[in-house]
Amino acid sequence: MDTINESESLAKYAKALSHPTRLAILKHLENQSCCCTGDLIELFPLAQSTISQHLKELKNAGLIQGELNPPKIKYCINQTHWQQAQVLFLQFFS
Amino acid sequence: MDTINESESLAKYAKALSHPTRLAILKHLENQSCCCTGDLIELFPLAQSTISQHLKELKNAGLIQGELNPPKIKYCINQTHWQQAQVLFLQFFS
DNA sequence: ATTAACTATCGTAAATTTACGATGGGTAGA
DNA sequence: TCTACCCATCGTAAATTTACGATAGTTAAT
Repeated sequence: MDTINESESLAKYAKALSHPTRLAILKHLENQSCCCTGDLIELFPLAQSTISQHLKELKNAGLIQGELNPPKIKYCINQTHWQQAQVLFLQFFS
Repeated sequence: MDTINESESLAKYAKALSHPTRLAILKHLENQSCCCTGDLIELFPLAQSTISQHLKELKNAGLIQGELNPPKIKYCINQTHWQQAQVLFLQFFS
């Protein structure tokens, strides 16, 4: 990956991490390994649609992935992109 | 620092890093150790006021500091907060 | 005192983000 | 098929972000 794309990727990951609720969701996923939207609704004083929106942004950034687990949807960390983000932040602060 | 403040601090730092221009400014400061606004204006295809605005956000986030070096203003990385950010990101991805 | 150089701030417009309620879509079981 | 449950998406409003040009402020030298 060239420098420009690295910079854009890093900015994209940073943006995903730039909201406390999204940080909390990710931290929860780190502990629980996975969870569904309903679990998060009980954790945060936010509307269901708002949680869903944050999940969508995390998914768009590539940091999480969701799979069907009827009638629920199971979200977990996308290890590939997670590790890529880790490397990029590490490099940046090196 | 308790968990809540750590989360807010991390979100604040992530927000500062969430724009490619600000990432580039920081990377430039890492290489040059310091620079002034004018140097950056030549590096980016952006208006002077826009650069100044990005510098202000980086300063508000605590990642850089500026000192008078008349007739210029010399910006450099705020090592204390920089290292704190580094630790917080490291912890987060641990 | 004036001027020149450098940079912050103001005012503003367009785009994006964040939040909500309401609606819609999909699946499992009755 | 119908219902209940879970969740995404739509529509929307308020707040924030990003960009610009224009203006104001600060310092050094004339």
